[in-house]
Amino acid sequence: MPKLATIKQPESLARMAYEAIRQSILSGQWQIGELYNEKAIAADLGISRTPVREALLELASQDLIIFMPRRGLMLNRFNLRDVDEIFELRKAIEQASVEKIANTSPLPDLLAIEESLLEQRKAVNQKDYMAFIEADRKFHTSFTTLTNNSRMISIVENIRDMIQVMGIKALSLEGRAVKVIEEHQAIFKAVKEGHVKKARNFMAYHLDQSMEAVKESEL
Amino acid sequence: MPKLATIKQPESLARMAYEAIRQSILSGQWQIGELYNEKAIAADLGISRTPVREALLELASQDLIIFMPRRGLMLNRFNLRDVDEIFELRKAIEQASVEKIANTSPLPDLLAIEESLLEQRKAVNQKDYMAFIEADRKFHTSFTTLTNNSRMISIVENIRDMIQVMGIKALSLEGRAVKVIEEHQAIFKAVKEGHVKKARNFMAYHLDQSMEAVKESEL
DNA sequence: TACTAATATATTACATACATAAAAATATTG
DNA sequence: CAATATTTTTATGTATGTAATATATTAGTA
Repeated sequence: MPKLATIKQPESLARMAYEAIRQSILSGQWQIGELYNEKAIAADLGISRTPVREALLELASQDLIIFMPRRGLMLNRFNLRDVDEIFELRKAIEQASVEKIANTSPLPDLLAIEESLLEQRKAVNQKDYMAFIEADRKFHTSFTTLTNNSRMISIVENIRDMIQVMGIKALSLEGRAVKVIEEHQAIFKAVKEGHVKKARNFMAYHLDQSMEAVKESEL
Repeated sequence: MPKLATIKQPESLARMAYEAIRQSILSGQWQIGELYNEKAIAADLGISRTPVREALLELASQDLIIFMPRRGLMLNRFNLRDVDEIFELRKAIEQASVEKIANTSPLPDLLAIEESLLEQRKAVNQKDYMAFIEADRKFHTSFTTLTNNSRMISIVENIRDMIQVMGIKALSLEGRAVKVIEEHQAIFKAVKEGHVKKARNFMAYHLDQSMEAVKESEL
């Protein structure tokens, strides 16, 4: 019998193409509504179409792009229902995360979260909204990371990607950032003090508010 | 600007290959620990390696198989940690589902669930364990389906697939089936009567028990 | 001009070819 | 014979070729 599984080497061209394309999408280089094609991307990356296609298939399975048969590819255009679905899923997982963390995590583990709160405040003071988005992402992924559940981590990462594709603006609406920090603070406090029910409720409230912000900013 | 997205046509060879391979895995035709290869599968399906590879990449992204670089493919071998992760995720989503259903669904919508309960009893009486597994799957997916959340549905479907790959046996352990039905009954009753908290708790209990059954039967 | 039919173009979806790495088989050497 | 080096085999990972199809363009006609 063969021995233990090795993972598909991360230095494969397909993997590299995936990372490169994902980054170019997340950094806002892809225009919504615009058609793209495998050949141009492959030429751009200096590789053949095959690994590019594999990367695109993965991005499509993550709902970031969609294949238009015989036409090309485009960024996924999320509608109101998509937003509802995505935030409902997000709520289920992030509530479960804070519940678990509030129950089990020792204080030192919560340092990364407290750190991200500082970064959020600093970013708002300096009006550096890219930094704010990053710190916000760190706040949320810190909880998931503490669950030590790789599947939940991946899903939350993917959700963040989708929200970023929906439009970075929503997260950085002037007035919203300040409220976000207050909401985060409430969640963090409840978790730190082990108040499970409160932590769940604050997270629910926060995600509901965020969803509204997304819906208002676009769509 | 291009018009609305069409979805990658489901009659593509890659799609067909995906369905065919997934079915052959779920029906127990793949041996755990055995190496498979793209060429043989392609020959078997009478198509080229390309669409087969795309199908396999999707199955790998769903954690059903793993690529062993330059060696071939095998069924994923789940360990205890995987089981913990999968059931934790499953609990988060299925609890959220019953919560939503208990809050919002009108009685007629619950018919599919009640129906599956009947099928479960019938299957146990007839000692038809394949039928039982099917009815069990229907019970759980009915809740997710009622959420109308395509993302949560996909995740739960994928989780069922993974559990099936872990070994069909766990679900059909002689004594377990009877208890499963009791647990299902308790969940259903709570949902029907709109007892949100109870529904969540019964679902949690049921999934914990199921996880133990899986762990005991293998690994 | 407005509308339809024919043709051209672009791009995939799939097939095939090739290069390379890992394993297995074989040969070689002390 | 045991251990190591070499060759062969096998399967992937990547590149390239090809036919089909969705759309755009052009030509033709009332």
